[in-house]
Amino acid sequence: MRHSTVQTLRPGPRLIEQAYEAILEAICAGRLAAGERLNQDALAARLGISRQPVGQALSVLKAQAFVRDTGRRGLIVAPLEREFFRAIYELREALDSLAASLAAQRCRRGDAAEGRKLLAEGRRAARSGRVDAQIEADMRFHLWICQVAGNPLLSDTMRLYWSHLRRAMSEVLQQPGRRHQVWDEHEALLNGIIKRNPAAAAHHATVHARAASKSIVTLPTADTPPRRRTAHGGDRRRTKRERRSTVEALK
Amino acid sequence: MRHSTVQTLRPGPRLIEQAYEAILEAICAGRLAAGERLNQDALAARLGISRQPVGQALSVLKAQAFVRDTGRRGLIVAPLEREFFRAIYELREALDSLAASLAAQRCRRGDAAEGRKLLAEGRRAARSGRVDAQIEADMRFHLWICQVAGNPLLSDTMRLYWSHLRRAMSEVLQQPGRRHQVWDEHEALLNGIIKRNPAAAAHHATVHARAASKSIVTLPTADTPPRRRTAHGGDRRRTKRERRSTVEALK
DNA sequence: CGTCCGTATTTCGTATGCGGTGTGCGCTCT
DNA sequence: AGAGCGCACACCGCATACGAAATACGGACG
Repeated sequence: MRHSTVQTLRPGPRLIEQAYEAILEAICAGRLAAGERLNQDALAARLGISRQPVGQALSVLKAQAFVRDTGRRGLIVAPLEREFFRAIYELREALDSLAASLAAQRCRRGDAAEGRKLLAEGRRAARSGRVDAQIEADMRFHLWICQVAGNPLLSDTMRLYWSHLRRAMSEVLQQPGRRHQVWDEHEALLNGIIKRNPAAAAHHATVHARAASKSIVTLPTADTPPRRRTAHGGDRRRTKRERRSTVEALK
Repeated sequence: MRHSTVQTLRPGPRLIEQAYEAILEAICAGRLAAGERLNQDALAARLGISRQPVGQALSVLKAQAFVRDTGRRGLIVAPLEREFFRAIYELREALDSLAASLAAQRCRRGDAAEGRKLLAEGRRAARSGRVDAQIEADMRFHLWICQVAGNPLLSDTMRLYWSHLRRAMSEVLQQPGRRHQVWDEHEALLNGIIKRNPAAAAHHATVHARAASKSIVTLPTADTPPRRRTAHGGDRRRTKRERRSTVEALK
């Protein structure tokens, strides 16, 4: 039997992974609001599965700081804290710069075409004005750089960071001027990569990251209200109605 | 009742976290060998708990690339792959440089004292010749920099990377020359931080990371043998005896 | 009427049970 | 005797069950 006759099929997506993706997506898209309580039973019911895989997915999300522990009361969606995003941007500046530099060194012919395509798509998204399309394009452009950079760990790390950033960005009513400026910066960066000029690429990446940082970190909305987690029950319990709506956030 | 009369006590360490720590420690220390199969039942039995918390801990470890999925056959300890460590060092160079730069900007008086203490301890460890003490000191020195840098995300990220590095390092029979050179480099880096010279600190960090990279990535032992994962059962099943020893690795 | 306490409810963490899937071994047929 | 097949075991993912802990509510007492 020839080897290539049939391709080996991967063991199906487990419930844990599906639950992970579903919950993460809901958090990033803002359908699960920051600070909102996550009820395992409710989530499980909504997903049509038992608590077990949900709990495992939440364990992972906790380790990745998307959800946070609140004593024994379970988990909440991690609040949007300015300090945290500042930290992300600090790292992003270094990592994007690294990614750009590496990508410039390792860029192949086919990569350049893909990059130009992503740039064009980004321009289109910017013109469309649809915020989520812009974020999507932005993210794909940057992850493409990581991919070209050829460092899987870098890709994974940045993917996580972008998931965090999405949460804050969806609140950004992109300033109309900045909107297109982003893609001008991207273009400069892309050119540096395609021309295989690591220093230039890294420089543009740094500039871009710093500019992006400003437009988010200075936002007044970037901090969720303190949400007292007092010793003796500050939060009032959610009603049935509210819990229902929580759960519907999973699309 | 005054607030400060008694401090609020944190909910005890859950079994999940204990299991996570125990397994991670065993992997990093090499007591669980690369490529070794992880049997949930055996691990649970060894830890004196049920499979449930073990499974959750493994989920997290999988997300952090310490263990790896092998189809439906369960999990194995992630192999030591040269490519992976190259990737880590590529990131580490950027992140250590960032950390050094930030630390130089934010270093306080008390921090300097702590840094010097860690340096002294490192020198002592180098003289002692004990490999694990050296790794420990090395790690603590670098994590101290991250802490001074004041970016929690950076600290967390580096802590993870160091856990990975420990695995490879314990195989490094530190070249006697390099042993003390490491701490010369650390000293230069520390001086840059204490003198609040970000550029110098970053430079020394980069140099140091690059040197450290060489001493690991060039190691012949840095790659575990391919370990065929063929379609039709390459690995033979473990015997009772072997499983027993696996489990004993948890100290 | 406010406050304190006891009790009910919620919800998580952990344990156990069940079914499916893959693996290995032994038997049989050629 | 070698190869193929089937059966039994091992192991994991998921579901369910159980106990503990903490909150919230309602009643009693000051």
